[in-house]
Amino acid sequence: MIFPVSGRKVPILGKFTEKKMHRYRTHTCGELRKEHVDQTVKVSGWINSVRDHGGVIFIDLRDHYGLTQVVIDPSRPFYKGIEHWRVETTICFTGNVVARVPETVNPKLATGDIEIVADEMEILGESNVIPFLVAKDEECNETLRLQYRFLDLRRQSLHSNLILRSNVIARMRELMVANGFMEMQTPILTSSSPEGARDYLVPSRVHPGHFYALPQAPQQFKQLLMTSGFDRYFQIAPCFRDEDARADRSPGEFYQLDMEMAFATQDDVFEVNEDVLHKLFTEFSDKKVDDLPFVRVPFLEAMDKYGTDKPDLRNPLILQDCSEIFRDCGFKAFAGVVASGGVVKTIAAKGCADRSRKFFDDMIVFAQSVGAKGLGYLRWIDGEVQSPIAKFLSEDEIARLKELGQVGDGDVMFFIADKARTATEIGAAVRNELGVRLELIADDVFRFCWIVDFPMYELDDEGKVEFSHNPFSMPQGGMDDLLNKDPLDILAYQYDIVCNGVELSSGAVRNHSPELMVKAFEIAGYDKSVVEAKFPALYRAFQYGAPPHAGIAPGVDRIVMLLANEPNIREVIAFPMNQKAQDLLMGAPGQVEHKQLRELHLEIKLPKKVEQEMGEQA
RNA sequence: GGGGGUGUAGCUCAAUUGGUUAGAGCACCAGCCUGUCACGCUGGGGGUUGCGAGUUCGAGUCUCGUCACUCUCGCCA
Repeated sequence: MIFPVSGRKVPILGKFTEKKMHRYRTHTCGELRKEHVDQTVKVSGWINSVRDHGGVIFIDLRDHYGLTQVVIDPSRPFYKGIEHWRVETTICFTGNVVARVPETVNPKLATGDIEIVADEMEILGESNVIPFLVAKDEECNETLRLQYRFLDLRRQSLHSNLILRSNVIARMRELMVANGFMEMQTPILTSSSPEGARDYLVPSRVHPGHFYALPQAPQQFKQLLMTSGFDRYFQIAPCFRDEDARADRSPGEFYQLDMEMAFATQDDVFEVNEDVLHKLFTEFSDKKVDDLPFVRVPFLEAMDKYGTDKPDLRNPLILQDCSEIFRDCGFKAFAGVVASGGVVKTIAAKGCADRSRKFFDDMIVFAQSVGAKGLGYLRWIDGEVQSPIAKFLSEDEIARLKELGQVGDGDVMFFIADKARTATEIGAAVRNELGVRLELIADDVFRFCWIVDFPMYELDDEGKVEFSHNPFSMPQGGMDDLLNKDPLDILAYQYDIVCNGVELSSGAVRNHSPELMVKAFEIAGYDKSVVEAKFPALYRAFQYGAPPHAGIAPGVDRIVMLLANEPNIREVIAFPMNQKAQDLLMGAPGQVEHKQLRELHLEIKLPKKVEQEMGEQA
């Protein structure tokens, strides 16, 4: 579309240049300028707006490329030819391009120097009264938008988001090819993967009782391509996962810039991705992008300082541990937590001591809403420490806190006391909330970081050792670590790339050794037969000379979402599903004919509740 | 499955402490208007306040249930 969107560079539009007299158009609605004056032209598009002066009628005609004003004089035969000049009707005009007199030039339009005086008119497709305004990007009921997605997509905001998406993907391909990658396709109908999210299943007609699964990612295929000697693979890969929606997670399907590199180290993967991401974010946004190389933060440090493995580095606040200072203090609530093995985390926030009582009360309410028992704080005002808990603390304890937080007059320290894991989670949430409420988060920058050195294993709820990420990752110390280290201390060559607190992707150096694979699974409680049964292709392929390889798969939708400055991923997807994974336009998922079920050897057994409801309807 | 928010005209929203016939802008319909560009002016139609109960003399407003949308926890190798 023609309109610049603030905070984003104007997308580059494709060129349409048809100059011969054509059935529908000689020019687009974004194309005509002063140099076209006196030419006879034909344009087609949608009626964006109508200004009927009783005599002369002005119509703004809109297409993909822009807006052009068409003038209809009362003397024209078609002046009264149609009953309504209804917006969103598609229509074709033939006429002369004339220069507008200086007073009537419209500087807001690229075509504002000229207008077309219509000689002929043809209605191409009449529009009913539209359910919401297309010409105006105002908030609108989400259900309605999804039901009339074809109209929603005509609107400036969505339309330009999808142009941006197309341009970003085109550039991705260029950059990947320039980095020596080749694009390949992998199957959509494949086998169910044993771990990960829930699969979408497709029943087989030929093999009763057997199912295909849609790939959650082309993970195993790309590793197989590495063993097949393709050196650098990429794909704009559709991924299907049956998981519940979030603002940054569309249900059902999404796209990854999937890539894998043979004979590659972690640093090789970082180098390629830094090149691609830095160029994409620099070229498609006006925001400042971190210089290369991006910061690398070990997982444990990230958890320690930010309480999360996807920190928003725009937020300058950090968590600090101050358990020892409170261990023997007079504030029994905190001392008690430390005595029972918990921790006290603090966040030092500068310059907010003069905030209102309501600010601090609201922060406590927020902390409680994310599971905190409370939120302590100390305020330094006019050389005094003010706080409900100050009277329980000695001067020495307060001095040590002041030293830890590097705070002084006008500053505040917040405290969260809980079991380590809970305090970390709450700390992360409080850190974010403080960042927002204190307006510490710059909105004109993209801050990237790599999170590295993820643990290979973690304990599940029942205290059993399990893979903490994917089982294909290479343990950092190889067989030596697997044999000799406490599993929970083993690190993996596993990494995430994070931008402004959004996890763009996980990746890893893969475990390409059958022996290491068997041992790694053994530690997680699976014997060799499980590896053979669950990953037959990879396990077999790795017996025949597998190259060391590594990869990653940044989320395309999330990248575009960040570039488009959209808070919701639906705004960068042409036909998204709603939160309940329904396509309201196409009516998916839907019921199918009995014949289809019979062919697939399927019978439907509904949950009791659904069965009752359907009975009531019938 | 759990928690929060929202639900009033086709759309976006308003409606004081529970109190008259639920209003406005846009859209729609009719009329007027020859230089507007979100044209303007006059008039009109359009509402089971998501749905169902309850409290009350009286409910858009309070309570409970339910449905829808959304954010979120769980889930997401």
